[in-house]
Amino acid sequence: MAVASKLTKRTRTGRAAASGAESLARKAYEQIRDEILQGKLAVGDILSRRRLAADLNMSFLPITEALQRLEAEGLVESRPRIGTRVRIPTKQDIIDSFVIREALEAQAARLCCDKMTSTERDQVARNAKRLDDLYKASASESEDSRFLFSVQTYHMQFHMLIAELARCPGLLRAIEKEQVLVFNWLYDTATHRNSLPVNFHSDLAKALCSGDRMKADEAMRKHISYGLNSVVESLGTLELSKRWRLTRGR
Amino acid sequence: MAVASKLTKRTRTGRAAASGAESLARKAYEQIRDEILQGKLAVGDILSRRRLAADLNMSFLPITEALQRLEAEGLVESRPRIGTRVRIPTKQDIIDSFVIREALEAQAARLCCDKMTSTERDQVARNAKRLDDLYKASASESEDSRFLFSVQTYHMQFHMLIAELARCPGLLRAIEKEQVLVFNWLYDTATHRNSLPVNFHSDLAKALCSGDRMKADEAMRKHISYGLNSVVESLGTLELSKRWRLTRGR
DNA sequence: CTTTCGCTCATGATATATCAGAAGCTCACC
DNA sequence: GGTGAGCTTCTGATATATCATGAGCGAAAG
Repeated sequence: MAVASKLTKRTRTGRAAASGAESLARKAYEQIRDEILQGKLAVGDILSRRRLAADLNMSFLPITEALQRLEAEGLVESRPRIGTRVRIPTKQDIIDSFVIREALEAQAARLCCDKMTSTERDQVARNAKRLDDLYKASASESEDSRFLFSVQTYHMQFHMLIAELARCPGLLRAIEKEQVLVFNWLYDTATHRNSLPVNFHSDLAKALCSGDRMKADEAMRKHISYGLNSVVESLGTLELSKRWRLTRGR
Repeated sequence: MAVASKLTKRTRTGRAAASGAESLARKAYEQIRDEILQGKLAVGDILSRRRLAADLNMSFLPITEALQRLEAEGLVESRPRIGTRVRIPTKQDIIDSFVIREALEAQAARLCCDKMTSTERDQVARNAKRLDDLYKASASESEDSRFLFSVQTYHMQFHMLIAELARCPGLLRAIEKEQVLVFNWLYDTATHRNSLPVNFHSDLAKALCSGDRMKADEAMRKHISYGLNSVVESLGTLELSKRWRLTRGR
């Protein structure tokens, strides 16, 4: 038996096993998270642990763990013995999120301004240019939602690139978390955002590469604040109800 | 020990009474968290879910939930089917934590600089003065650890006051989380920190009340960075091992 | 004496079962 | 017709049971 188990053991490398065989809870977490981020689960949708368990072919204990994690991250909210749903953010929540993003990303701007190599400066400048081109295209062309989605994703990756170049793993993780939050909340409203100033990202890149960390900090703050303003406006029309309605059937 | 806990086991009906009772998981979370923060559980200590369940008179499912939450917050770390222990931070972890604190608290400094009323300015100035006095006293007087602990707690409250005056709930929560992290990691090393510059906190308070948000930002960054430097030094001598040793007996 | 292999046992992960609370529906009652 | 007490059925919370895994110890081989 011991021999058999050794034989069936996956490639001695050990680390490889981790990526292949994840825990059920982790699988559930990633699945649900992705569905929320992709909009398959809309803001306010009810998440029944039992139904999810049935759908994903597991008991609802891993589901519970996944939902707890999502709740800690702010993507869902749950009330004891009542239910769990995709979180409906308050206006204040969104403002707060932008305040935190501004703080973290301005810090990242300072750090990467200090630490970037010349190769990396080029990379940032190039990505910024491409991003500006994409936005210009999205303003003039058709309203293809898949295209807008990919632009949005690309924009997020641009911010993550800057965070990465700060060479501070913890900061990167923190920024990623806030980015995900905002991305989820604003995905639909962001698709019809008004057009951005010309060279919006290229100017930011220039400040980041200027070598003056104060300038980098301030440029990043402007960049983020601009997003906040345009979002708060579109949010005014949304008028979300916060009542817990369980819509029994389905 | 285990015997005693069995003898004190409650009757079946002894579960939490209807009103005003928290969930078991939350109770477990707070209990364990407090024990870590108070140093009853040292860095690296093993946390057995079953033993904790026996000690706290509950099944180990609430314990599991509590530990998951603590893990998400970075206070403990666990490896699948091996064990859970109080987290041993890397040097990099600590540096990252300070980078994030600097970002968040500098943001708080800006905001409270803009928003404080004159009453609140007085309050900040007063607390800063008292804090400076306490540190002066702790430098000259005996090394009573309880006294040092209370100074440390007071210092934390000072920072939380500033965060609160920023009037941004999300930012307050984020700062609180990072504060707790650092407090846990550094509690013991912080007790024998070298003395601070004179008027360390009063100068900070003056900048915060100056009405110039840039000055406030920079003053806060200096304040936090100073802590980082003194901590990295004392950490060099600590040399923590990251091996997972489970010490079967006990 | 050192090294290696295999057994044992404690661990966290998961499944199943049961409990208490709350939302919504039904229908008698005003 | 409107209303509310009570039942039904969902929810999450918790308890108990079982499983695969890996650490650590000891015996056997060098």
